[in-house]
Amino acid sequence: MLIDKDILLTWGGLIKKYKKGEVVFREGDYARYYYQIMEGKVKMYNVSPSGKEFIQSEFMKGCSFGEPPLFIDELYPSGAVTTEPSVIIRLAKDKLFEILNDYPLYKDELIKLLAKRIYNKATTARDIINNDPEARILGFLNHLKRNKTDQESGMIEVPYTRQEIANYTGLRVETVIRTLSKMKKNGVVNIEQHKLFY
Amino acid sequence: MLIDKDILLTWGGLIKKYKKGEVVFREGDYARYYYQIMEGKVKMYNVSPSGKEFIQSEFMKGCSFGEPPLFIDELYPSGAVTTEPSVIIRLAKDKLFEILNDYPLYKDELIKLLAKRIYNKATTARDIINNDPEARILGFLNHLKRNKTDQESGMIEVPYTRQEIANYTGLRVETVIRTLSKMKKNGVVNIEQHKLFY
DNA sequence: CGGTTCCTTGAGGATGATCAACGAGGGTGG
DNA sequence: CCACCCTCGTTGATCATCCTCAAGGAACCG
Repeated sequence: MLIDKDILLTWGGLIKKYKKGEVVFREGDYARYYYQIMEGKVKMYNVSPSGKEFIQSEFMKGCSFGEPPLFIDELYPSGAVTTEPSVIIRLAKDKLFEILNDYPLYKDELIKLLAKRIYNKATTARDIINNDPEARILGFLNHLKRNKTDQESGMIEVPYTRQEIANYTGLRVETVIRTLSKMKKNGVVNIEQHKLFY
Repeated sequence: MLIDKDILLTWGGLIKKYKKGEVVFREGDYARYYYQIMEGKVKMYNVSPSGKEFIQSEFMKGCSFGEPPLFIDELYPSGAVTTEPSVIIRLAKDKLFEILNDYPLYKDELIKLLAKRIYNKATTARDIINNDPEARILGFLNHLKRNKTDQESGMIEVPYTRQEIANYTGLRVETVIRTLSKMKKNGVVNIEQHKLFY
């Protein structure tokens, strides 16, 4: 959780419910608001001219998203939609700046948050440039495990569809499927009844 | 320029000269220092197992670089080398935090800087996922033009070798060359005596 | 059950990577 | 001033592989 809910509400934050798959903002929109997820899940993504989707990142309960353009007066480089029924609190940009100035500790939080985002984007870019599909998928899977709160020793079930993995890695579904079964053969992942374990 | 030189020196900043091509830090190093360029140019990059280089970003005179891992206690996801003879001032991580607390205005600067980095990484990721080489190269060229201080109306000469463009876009030199000559045929770039204009 | 979403497989084609060779330019030292 | 070298640019032929298109099967849910 980045900013306290009550503070957001005091400064005029607005709570809104979203169905699954609703648009929060679109690529190219001007950035007016700060968004923080109270419940649900949001993905930021791009669609290429040829219709291929690329998922930039995904945000869960308690996370804020779409802040960078607020600070540099830019248009959103990606769109955002809910991937689950969600409750999101939204606050005007200027009010956010007031909160940051009144509670400077939040600035430290924000710096850490942005630093982590850059770090993640750098590593995923590194993994993707590698044209090798297996390396891309491994990059995605390792990223998942790193962000698991419960550091289970063994394998975890990967809660993503093949299509989603494709959209994260910039590959096609069929390539993901074929690469995964090769990886299973080599013992790096496990697949049981279509469920993927890593 | 992010932090004033005299402040950095007062807090124990150390000035060091680098030849062209010297390593500042390596991928996987633990992040101990804040770096700011007084003179010269630095690139951050990764090398894939197959030996292909990918340039994550490039930093000029007056810029700091490699900060994110400082704030989240992570190893460097990329290495940094000078691409010109350079003078770089370096400051221990803890001292940087002290400066940020003593001069909170720098925190605002830092937030903007990190926001801009995320924005750039998001747009380049978007451009690269598009497997189309022309789209990738256009993404790179547009990025260049956006960051030009002098907004010349006409074409600018692109100050990068074909190999560098390849390393920025994740393509191979030959592909860059062939794609560029196709783009010249279509009038989107110009090439004169091997010099590239956009 | 019936529908929807997801997974899987095969065949074929497109295209970027690879490998090899050569050309062009610029700088340096004799 | 020339010869050499080194970096950069260029081209062609071939290959590997991911994408594309098409079809069908499996799981899940109301």
